[in-house]
Amino acid sequence: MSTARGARARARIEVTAAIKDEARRQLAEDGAAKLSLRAVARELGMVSSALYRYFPSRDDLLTALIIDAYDSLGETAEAAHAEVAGADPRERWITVCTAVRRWALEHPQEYTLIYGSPVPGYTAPETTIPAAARVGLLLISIVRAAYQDKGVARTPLPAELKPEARRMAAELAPDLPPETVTALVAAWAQLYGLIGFELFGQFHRVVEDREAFFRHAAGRLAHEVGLVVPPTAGPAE
Amino acid sequence: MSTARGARARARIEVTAAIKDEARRQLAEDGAAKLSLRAVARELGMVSSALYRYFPSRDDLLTALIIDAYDSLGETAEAAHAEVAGADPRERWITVCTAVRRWALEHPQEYTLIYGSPVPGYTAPETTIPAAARVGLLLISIVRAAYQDKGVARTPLPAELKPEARRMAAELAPDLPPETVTALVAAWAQLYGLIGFELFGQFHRVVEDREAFFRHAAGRLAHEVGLVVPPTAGPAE
DNA sequence: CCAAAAAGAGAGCACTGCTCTTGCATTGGT
DNA sequence: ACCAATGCAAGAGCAGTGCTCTCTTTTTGG
Repeated sequence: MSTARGARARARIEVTAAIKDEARRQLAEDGAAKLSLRAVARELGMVSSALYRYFPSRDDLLTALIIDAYDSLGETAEAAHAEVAGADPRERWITVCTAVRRWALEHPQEYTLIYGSPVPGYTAPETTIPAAARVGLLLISIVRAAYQDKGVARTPLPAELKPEARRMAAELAPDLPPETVTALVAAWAQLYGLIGFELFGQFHRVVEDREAFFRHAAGRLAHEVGLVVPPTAGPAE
Repeated sequence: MSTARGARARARIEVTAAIKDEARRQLAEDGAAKLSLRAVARELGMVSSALYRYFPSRDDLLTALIIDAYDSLGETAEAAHAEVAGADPRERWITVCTAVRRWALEHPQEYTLIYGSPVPGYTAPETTIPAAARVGLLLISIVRAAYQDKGVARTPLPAELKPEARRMAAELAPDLPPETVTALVAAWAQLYGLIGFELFGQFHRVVEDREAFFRHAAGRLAHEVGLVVPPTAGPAE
């Protein structure tokens, strides 16, 4: 009873899923800008106006795809993290960063949809916020574990930034030092700078071995948030 | 004679400029996606087909705007740098980064055009490359000056990245150490991560005092490329 | 069993990029 | 000074878009 009130309700779920699937297919192929409601409807053998019974507008369809993309990325990152749960924090940080990068390279259009430039006139509804936060929360949890275990290195903040740093810490992770939270937010943005530049072709003829480059850069970000390299490995930094 | 072969040639230059101006206006207002050739033509009092005499396609118009945007950004960055020519490298680095950020905030749509997600199906022609490189070259020149003066701090590279680092150095700045060039490329991408996150609303309800946050982050990037804080200022890092 | 709600179909509006043809104005060579 | 060649603007037209409205059919729940 609670799962489906009848054939009609079930059909609605199926059609909604079919629309999203076809839309995702077209998105992956031609990008968000060329995603066409009419084309989706055509491919599904329905008339375009019928599609509006399921998604009131093109933007609503895009919003649904955005949430799914955030979830897919979050799930991928969390799965990658679970596989190295025993490793040291620095290794786990790099693993998650690498998983995000790989997901981005495998789903360029979906990545563009969520971390690329927003479609003008379109503002993501509040609904997307929890899904969007997943990777960020995962990165925070890694640093938190390191902090509670052996502590993290801290970079002193300039006086002018201290109030803001305290504010951010209170909002995002009250149990972590403001220096750490500040570095975390910066590293979070910088991570997406690295991925975006690679994905959007800015590294064309600049970086060739992008895998190695990224691993190193992610390691530097780990260093920046205070995750020290484990004492058993290599020379001190 | 060389400036204009006649009234017709002059008129062509003027109309071309008028089209670009109006297009830039519409771009700033509604974003690249909604830039419409027909709307531009309408606003200029000409019929849409006439506009195709000046720009063979919408993409060509966008390309022209992209080159102009790169030039505008490059000029802004260079002007800001010229004003602090006497300062220490770290200060000059931060100044240029801040100038790029300010330009981005003042020209969000133009920034999106050049550093946002690319329009699918559109590949920037080779023509844009020199204009695109200006800010990068400026950042390199700052680090080069510091290197030739008092030297820069170097972060050791993992063995797997050394060949690629040497390659990048040979390509971008043969006179600089591979460690420095690698850090420079990463910092370059990360800078645009910071700006993009702020511009595209990812810092919404996360970072409030964005000016102070950015200044600090840019300082950390300077540190990362090896620009040390001058000995006269503050406690050691 | 039957009114109400949901869903599909089709026509239509206003818009887009782009092409093609037609007529007019300017140009440069003879 | 003329005249063919070129440049340019205008208009019609094509195929596509998001979206709305109306009409008909199907399913639902009281």
